[in-house]
Amino acid sequence: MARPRRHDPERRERIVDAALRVVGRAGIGGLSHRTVAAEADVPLGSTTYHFASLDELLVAALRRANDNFGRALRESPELADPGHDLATALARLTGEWIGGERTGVELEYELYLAALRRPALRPVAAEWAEDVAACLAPRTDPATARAVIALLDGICLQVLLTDGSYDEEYAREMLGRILAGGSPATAERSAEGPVRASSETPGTRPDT
Amino acid sequence: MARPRRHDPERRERIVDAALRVVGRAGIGGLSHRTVAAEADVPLGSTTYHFASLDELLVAALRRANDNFGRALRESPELADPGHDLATALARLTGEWIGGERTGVELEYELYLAALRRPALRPVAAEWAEDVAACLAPRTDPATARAVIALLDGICLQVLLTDGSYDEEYAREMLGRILAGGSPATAERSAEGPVRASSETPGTRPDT
Amino acid sequence: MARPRRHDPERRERIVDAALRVVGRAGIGGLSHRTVAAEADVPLGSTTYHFASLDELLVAALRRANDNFGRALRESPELADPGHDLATALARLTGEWIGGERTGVELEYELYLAALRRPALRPVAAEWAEDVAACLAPRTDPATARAVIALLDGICLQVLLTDGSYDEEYAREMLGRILAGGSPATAERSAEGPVRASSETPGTRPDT
Amino acid sequence: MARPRRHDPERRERIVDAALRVVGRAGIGGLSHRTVAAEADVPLGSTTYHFASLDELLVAALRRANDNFGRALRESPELADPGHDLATALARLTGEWIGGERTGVELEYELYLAALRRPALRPVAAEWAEDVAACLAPRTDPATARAVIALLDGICLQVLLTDGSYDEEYAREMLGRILAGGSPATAERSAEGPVRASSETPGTRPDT
DNA sequence: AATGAATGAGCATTCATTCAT
DNA sequence: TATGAATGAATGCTCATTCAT
Repeated sequence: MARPRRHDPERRERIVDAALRVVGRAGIGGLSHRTVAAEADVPLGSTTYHFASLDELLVAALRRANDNFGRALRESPELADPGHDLATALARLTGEWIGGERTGVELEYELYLAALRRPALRPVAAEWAEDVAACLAPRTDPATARAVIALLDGICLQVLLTDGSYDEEYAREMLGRILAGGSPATAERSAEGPVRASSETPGTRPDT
Repeated sequence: MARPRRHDPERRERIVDAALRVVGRAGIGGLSHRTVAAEADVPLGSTTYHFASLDELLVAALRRANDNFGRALRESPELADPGHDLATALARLTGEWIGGERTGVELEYELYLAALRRPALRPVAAEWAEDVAACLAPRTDPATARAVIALLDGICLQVLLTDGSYDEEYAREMLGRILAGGSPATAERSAEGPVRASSETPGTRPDT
Repeated sequence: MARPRRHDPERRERIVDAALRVVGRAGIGGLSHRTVAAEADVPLGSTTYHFASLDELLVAALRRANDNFGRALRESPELADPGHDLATALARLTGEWIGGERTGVELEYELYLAALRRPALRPVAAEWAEDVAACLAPRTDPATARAVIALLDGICLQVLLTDGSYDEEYAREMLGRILAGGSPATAERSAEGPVRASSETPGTRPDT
Repeated sequence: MARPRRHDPERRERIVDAALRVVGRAGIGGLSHRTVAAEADVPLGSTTYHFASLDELLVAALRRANDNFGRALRESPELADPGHDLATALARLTGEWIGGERTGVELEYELYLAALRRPALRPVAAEWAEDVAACLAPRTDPATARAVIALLDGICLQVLLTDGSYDEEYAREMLGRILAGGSPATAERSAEGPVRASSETPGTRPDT
């Protein structure tokens, strides 16, 4: 009578959604079984039933949040098109993403960075990095792809951590330097021409 | 008689030290007036007296933690010596730092990344970035310096967040690509030669 | 397919076994439908189905645990043999039992002592006392047998409750004093001789 | 206005009293910060402030409960008077104590027995045993004193655990057997005369 | 200036139990 | 007959903060 009880098959998903909203609004520190239960309008016990620990809930949330930037990349036509300059496309996409509402960006980074202290999140963070790298795979070598991600992370964090603003042209230039040193995985002939002709260590090992 | 009360001028410092130990051990989430009071072996009231809020304490802690990597950079002879390759030196210094005990590295990054959600920490984070950039100033242009920092942050985070290992050669290569595109502030002629000399400082400082 | 469902006639027994392991590991306080279900690797609902209340499960567990010391007594050849000194045999058997792994001993005593607050367990506890008394019946009178049990309980508890160690010689001496005062049910003539033969069975069974 | 706040110096004692009432009424299982706070009519936080953990509260409660039987022994004139038979006096005192309201007796034993699983309580339990032994010290040797306590514990537990009734004469007889074997610490000449003339191991070592 | 005592809110988690199947 | 899902109550405990010295 009071609540639409029992048999709510999407309950789990709604809890994850609520968790994302809570983290977006109040940070990971604001995430608790109680806050998420209130946000999702489900009984407290329901959150602990579906996610035995907060870490488990965070893993699910991070996995869901991951998709956002990744999807943007995957769905970008210019990123896949060898006719477009990769650095330019990446710089623009990142600008669009980071220029959106700050909460969303903060949310994703906060979840991602939480892996620093929560080993449970690390596999998911690694997954994310691999996914993004996979988007870049058709256009450059793996090591360069990883460096591109690292640089983008670093640039975005500088913006977010120092209250700075995103400078698309600066990002384009620096991405270009990284990419120019890589070996194009497929024929990538654009205005730039073959620069730094792959002579020295094109694709180094990013990790063991 | 029981405690060496009153007039303990270094108490503030001891509290900050204790806070760093607490964060190093238990993360920012583990930092509370109580835990830090216990760690510093001072009365609970003393911590709230010297630091009205936890943010205030975090600012002091971040400021103290900042020094570590910065000092390593400042004191490195090869970094200042134009005769040494900058990318190599940076890659090696970073490797030494990150190869030390994980807690120390985690501690510094955790405090630094906390600025994402705590505006009070952002000026300190910005300060840190500027300090490191200043170390690089004699050897490259400001935009490149910032990109170097961004890349290093990104690389380190990839290691820390995905349980990966640091690959010095990979770091050297990618730092080299960024640096090669910059305009050497002083004569810096090494084996690389002037690559993509065109756009020296296309888009500079993205913040403040 | 997932689980070997339905028709598992030994399930009840397996749940009792699991309950004993749980109590041994975490104490009665650690016993819950959940913990025992996890330990027995059966569905949660299965435990509530077979044992409507935890008390019911405890009764079954206590009944099973009872057997251990009792069996040791029953199977001891020297206990039954009038040629062996009873006090010596009992002291040795007790030493062997208490000298085993502490968890097992704790487990039995914990279940036994739980009867203090759980009337449901009291008949089982009484049964146990009678069983042990029955082992002693051929060699002494009932009141003495009960006193022997009481003394043994008291001695064991002193060891367990005060982190002391079991002193077999002390136990033998005190058991000897109790037994010497009893009337030998069968001819049991040893060095002691008939001491204080006056009151054979002054005050007998204090219960049921 | 709502509550007579602040500055309640006997607060700690009142909480211990309340804890004893709670354990007496509902058993140790019924003891929680909440129940004791309600019983003592103090804020919940007050209980955790004064007793950081439940174990700490239990230690305080056991220490307080200890006094009861011990005091009865200490204050008994006949126990101290060599003219009275020790076994008779002990049996009578125990009868009085156990014949009182069952809750009180259960309470003390429950706290005492809790030491089985709570190491924190063991030193207090040991203390209690020593205190009682000290009461007996003037009239018998230490080992015998310990055995007397063990026997009394065992007898009482048999009564409590099996829903039996206390048989004073039976207790007197068995205590007498133990005591008769001991060496009177002081001249103790009563009706019994020197029985089992102290030939064999009068005072053995009860523990290390 | 400094601090011990105190407190209500909140935390993650476990639980016995109920219910629909 | 058995069981997974669900839930409200309760648990021990930590906390920032307040207040009276």
